[in-house]
Amino acid sequence: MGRIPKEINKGAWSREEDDILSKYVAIHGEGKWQKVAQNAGLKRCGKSCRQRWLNYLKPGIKRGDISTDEEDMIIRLHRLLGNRWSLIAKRLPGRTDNEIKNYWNTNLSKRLQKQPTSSSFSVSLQNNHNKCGHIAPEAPRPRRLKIVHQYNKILENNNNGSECDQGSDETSIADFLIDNDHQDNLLACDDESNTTNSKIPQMEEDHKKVVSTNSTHNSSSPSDHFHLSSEKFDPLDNLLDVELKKMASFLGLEND
DNA sequence: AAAAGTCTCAACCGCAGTTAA
DNA sequence: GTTAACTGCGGTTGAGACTTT
Repeated sequence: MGRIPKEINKGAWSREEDDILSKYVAIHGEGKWQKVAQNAGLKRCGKSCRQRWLNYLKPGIKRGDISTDEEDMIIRLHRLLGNRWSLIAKRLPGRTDNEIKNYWNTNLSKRLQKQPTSSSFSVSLQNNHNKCGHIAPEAPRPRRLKIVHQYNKILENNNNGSECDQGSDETSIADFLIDNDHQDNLLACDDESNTTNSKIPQMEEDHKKVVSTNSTHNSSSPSDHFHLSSEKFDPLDNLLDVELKKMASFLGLEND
């Protein structure tokens, strides 16, 4: 009597499940996750299949050993974007939003808490720790695409079709901010060693260069390479102040 | 040695946006 | 225009590993 309960596996994925999913996606491609779950014979929901694939099985995923360069980039991008892990992940090839989020919550947020700086953003970041130890977003929550669209339109109107070629999706705002960041050399970790242009896809190669550079002609300690020095970030803070104040003003969050 | 406390991270959950019917 | 299904995202949880007492 009654309906037959649908059998759904939960918890850790087995190697067999991983194999089934990998083979299925290799043949049929990504997407249609509900059907993947059904057709592949996996007793998992579509969301679970998607997450497993994107976070662990997809070729090119790097696991663990987050380099100091990547760490540095995560901190910088977090200051730009807040808890927009998917956007941050897009700038770190091979890293997933989940991994970055975990790394932030378990390592960086604690470390930054211990590192008082004069940076207004760092201070606000520290103040935004909630009681659970998680970080409240700096920037408006990413999910409100509509409001970001509106923001873009208003910016366009205000700027009369300004020089910034902003796209229509939220990534454009991130790109816009980050591109400005690049232009101002704000992503360069050390002024003197800023010869690599710090383009993120080149990060692994850059990391080698930075390591060697730091060890040869940089007077600062390796840890200085990573630390959020207030002097280093003042230009970024100014830029962010302008952009985020615009957005905060638009969202009516000026007092936050 | 073992109990208690803490940390890590894979996975789940629920919400919101998008797409298709 | 409406609705349901699907997808993507960030927050949160909890099991297992690790550390401390």
